[in-house]
Amino acid sequence: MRIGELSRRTEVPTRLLRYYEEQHLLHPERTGNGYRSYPESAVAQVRQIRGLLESGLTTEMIRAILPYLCDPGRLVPAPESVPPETAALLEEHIGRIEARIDCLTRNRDRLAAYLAAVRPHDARRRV
Amino acid sequence: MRIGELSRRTEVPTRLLRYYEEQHLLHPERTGNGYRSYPESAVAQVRQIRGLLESGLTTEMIRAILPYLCDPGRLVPAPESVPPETAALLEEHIGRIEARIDCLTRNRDRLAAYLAAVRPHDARRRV
DNA sequence: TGGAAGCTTCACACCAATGTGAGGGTCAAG
DNA sequence: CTTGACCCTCACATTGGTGTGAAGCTTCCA
Repeated sequence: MRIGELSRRTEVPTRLLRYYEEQHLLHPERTGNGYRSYPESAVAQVRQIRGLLESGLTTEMIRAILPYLCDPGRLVPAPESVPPETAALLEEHIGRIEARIDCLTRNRDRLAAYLAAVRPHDARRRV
Repeated sequence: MRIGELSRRTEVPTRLLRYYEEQHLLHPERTGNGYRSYPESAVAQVRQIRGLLESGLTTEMIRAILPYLCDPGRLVPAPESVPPETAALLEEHIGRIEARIDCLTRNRDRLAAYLAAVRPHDARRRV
């Protein structure tokens, strides 16, 4: 599929699809006329990338781990081929993500508690 | 305390402490000579800010919710003085935080699952 | 055959969060 | 009185992820 369709299906602007390619996160082929040609799997791939970016990984880190997460479920490179440093990196990042989750959860709870204190009537009044 | 000490205790460069002030996240007083003067509580405050920033909130959002997180336990703005629009806004922010928690959780699960698949031997082998 | 839609590259611009450094004031200790 | 550590403001630079637009080619369809 070409870049426009991929963009529509993933809701990611073409600009970013090209940027991800520049960052070596995507590797579309080229047709005779120079157009990018993406396989079907690119849709999932792009969603994966977006999710990771939104959870705070940099393109650099994503580049490091992406080859090992290609399609969810299937382990594309044999597990034993994953260099231990990459696994360590991954573990570290999981730790960071968990710290963030904790931080956000803590603060969400506080805000929720505050909100509940401010309007304890909502349950009954339901305006 | 002055900015240098706060910086040392929080490990946040002075540049950023000034930046946070510019963003209205911190409100140090000034001594006669123009130096910033922070209360003891600023240490916790700065840590709070860092945590939220690292979790992906913008200074703008932090500015919005920070007043309601000041010291946990005490309700800083009196509940009865909170106009309903503010409460609604707060609720929106809570929603955004939750969306972010979900995003992070999803990705953590994916990464963790992958990591587990890659090295299921760690428990036994413990190299 | 011509025009619209889609593709290409290139390049400048933006934003938030930071780094860095110049130029200068304050203050305590030697 | 000077030195060194600390503070001030101002301002330009950088980084990563994006937005946007120009200039030009390709493909498709009327």
